[in-house]
Amino acid sequence: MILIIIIFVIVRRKSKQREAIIKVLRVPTSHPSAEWIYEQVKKEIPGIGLSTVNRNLRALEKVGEVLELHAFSNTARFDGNSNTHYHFYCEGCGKILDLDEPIDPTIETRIARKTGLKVTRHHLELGGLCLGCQKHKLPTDNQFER
Amino acid sequence: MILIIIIFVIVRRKSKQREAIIKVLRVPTSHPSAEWIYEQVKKEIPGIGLSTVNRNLRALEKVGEVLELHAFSNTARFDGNSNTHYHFYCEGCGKILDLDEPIDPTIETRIARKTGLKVTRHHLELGGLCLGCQKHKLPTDNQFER
DNA sequence: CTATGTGCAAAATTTTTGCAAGCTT
DNA sequence: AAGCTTGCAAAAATTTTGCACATAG
Repeated sequence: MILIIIIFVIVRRKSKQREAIIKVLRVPTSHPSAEWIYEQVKKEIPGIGLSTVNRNLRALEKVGEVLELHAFSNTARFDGNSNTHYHFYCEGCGKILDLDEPIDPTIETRIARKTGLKVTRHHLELGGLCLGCQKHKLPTDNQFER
Repeated sequence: MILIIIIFVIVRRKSKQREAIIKVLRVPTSHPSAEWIYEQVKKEIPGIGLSTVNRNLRALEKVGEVLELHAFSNTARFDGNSNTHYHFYCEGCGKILDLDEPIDPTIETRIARKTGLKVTRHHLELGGLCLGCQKHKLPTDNQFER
């Protein structure tokens, strides 16, 4: 409840479209794509556009009300080092840094034992601002180096 | 060296294109996009096509020689629960499950102190096969539920 | 009334696919 | 020779944007 109030303090106005989208997002254990949310909301508001869904998701994500999973950007990024290691993503400039944090080798088997899932990989991702972007306050330009 | 041999055991043939792509991927601390790799490789093989780069990245990723970062699929997925919690992605059917693994509240500050980075979020992602997909061996159809 | 939000259509991005030609073994 | 692999072009798939109209406060 408090959360919902906070949303509307930041995302200024309420619209039935936005409310319907949030309602879908509140379905527990749902991890939908924009398209899926769109399909659900259309049952309630047939005329809604997919771009409205996308716009609201971006807005809600920006105020931290929704997590966008597994997406540094909407471009795939690759790493030639396929050993498990952890990453830091700078939200300012898009740089990805390797962390030399020691990996926890027990986590995969521990969760596998607990849940029955077959776990074949794991990945820890931190997000924030790199040294350069903290200093300049404005994002540095570099996109893909380092 | 052994790794490279293994690649070619699985990705059958060698081509100068593939070798050039792998060479770019081997640049330490580089986390490039397909486009960036393409630009680099073009310096060596001007006629290469972007689709060749993409095809090779998929192939290398499939044999585990390259990590694709932060990408369950190439569609954005959202989570209405923005509290830090961890996820399991089933590579068979695309389901995403919440894990109730306790989060480590010290990790952000620990890494921030060690590196000077400003860390504002972290996310742990496990990958593997869900119960259904283990049983059927073939992926279940469901894409976005649960 | 005014600033936001919406729908629609077009544009932009990114990734995948079909196919003929070229290489690797 | 056989069959992977490539380049090119077209198609798909996804997300973003411009603009006129609608609506919340």
